[in-house]
Amino acid sequence: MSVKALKGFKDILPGTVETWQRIEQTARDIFHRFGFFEIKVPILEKTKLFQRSIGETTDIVEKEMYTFADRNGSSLTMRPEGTAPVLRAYVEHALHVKKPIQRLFTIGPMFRHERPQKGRLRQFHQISIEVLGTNHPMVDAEVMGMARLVLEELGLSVSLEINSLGCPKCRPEFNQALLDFLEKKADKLCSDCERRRQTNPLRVLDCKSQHCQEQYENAPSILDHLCPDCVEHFSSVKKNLDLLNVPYSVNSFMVRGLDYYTRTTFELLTDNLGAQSAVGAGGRYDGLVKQLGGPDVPGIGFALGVERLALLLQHEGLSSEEPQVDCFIAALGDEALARAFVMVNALRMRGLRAAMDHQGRSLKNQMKQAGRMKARYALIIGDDELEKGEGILRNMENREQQNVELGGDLAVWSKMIKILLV
RNA sequence: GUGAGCGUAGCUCAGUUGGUUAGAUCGCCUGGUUGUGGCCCAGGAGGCCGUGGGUUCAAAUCCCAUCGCUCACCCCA
Repeated sequence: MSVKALKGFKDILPGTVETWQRIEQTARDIFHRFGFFEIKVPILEKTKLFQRSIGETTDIVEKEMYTFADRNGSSLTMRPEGTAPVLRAYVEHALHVKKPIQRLFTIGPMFRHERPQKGRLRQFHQISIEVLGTNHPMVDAEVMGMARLVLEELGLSVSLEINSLGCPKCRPEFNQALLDFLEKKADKLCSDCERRRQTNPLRVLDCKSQHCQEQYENAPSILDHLCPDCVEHFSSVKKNLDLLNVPYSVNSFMVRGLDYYTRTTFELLTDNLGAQSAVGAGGRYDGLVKQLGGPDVPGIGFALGVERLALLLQHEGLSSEEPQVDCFIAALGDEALARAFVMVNALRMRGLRAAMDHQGRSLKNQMKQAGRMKARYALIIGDDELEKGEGILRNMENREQQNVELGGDLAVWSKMIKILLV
């Protein structure tokens, strides 16, 4: 049996890579417009970084991380998300000193040991952004609008759901109110919710069971328990979304799987991905930088799932795949082949995409290859052409042919070809 | 971790009351055109029918085990 890729680890093959490139290019372009700069951070970090940021009792840290001992015994973890490493770099290099407000984005693989399914892999890729140094509600709205714009420019439509999770002042009070409420319902809940009631009470509100949802109709809402500051912040976020004409709906049941979130949280949802509805999600994390040993500055960020975006584009028939060749040189005979060899090279050095055959195929088959590669032009050279010093340049689209000088100086010649092909 | 479905050519899939040499489409290669692609026609290559065991005169087909993939739960991008 030959060796195969690991479960949940996928090869991105030619034909699909083009879609990925379009996704990344679109995101980069938009982020630049919004004043973001790219940062690249390591895939491996000390395990402690994620324990501190994501939260010791979250599912991610408890059972999904690729954690192992380094050769010297220290515990390392392959990053399960992007925010912690970026913040670590921000703190380590004191980026807040260089510029009080940092707008950063990064693109790369993440690793979580989950059971793979549609839109979920063990190695998956995120495009993520962070804004550090401001808690201005305009930034929240700006960032959500930017996420939406990426999807829009890709040709995708999604819905935006937002919520506020409060802050360390108001959340404990809500937590208690929720616990009290759930206690009364204790015997009416499904086994999942009963378990969640113990481990992560917020999660029960997200339960998919119809029966449970009925129980939660009168559950306390986080939005009714926000402190005045958080109320003000949230309503300002909504107002600013309106100013930008960004459509959204409030979902007070929305929760996040990472402990560090505060105040604004949001998800970009689709119903075309099977069980995975979120193509992007994020929120505010005002205490996290300080928690990681940095200055006490607020932050907000989001991540887009590249695989999920690619699936959506494929689903919408928007995937792009178009390898092209500008000029295919079909040669017959050894002398012509050698000539073609240097001509192809000359064209490539002048910025054209050129190709030729190396299998010793017949002219017919070489033309077939050219057609298959979607070559725009084919240049035919054989003994006759060499003798006359003229090749036949065929427009593959309209079949028109013209004779072209094969010339002596290849630089001049390829420049001439380049002009002909435009 | 739990549950369900599926493993036959590079891809998508036919093929069971068990019965000769396992098929099709697309793709790939060659030819029809001594030197011109797409359409058409002809030919060809490519399979331990996931793996191991069992039942049988006979297994892609029935049984058991195992591995793999997929989807869903949980959780998440």
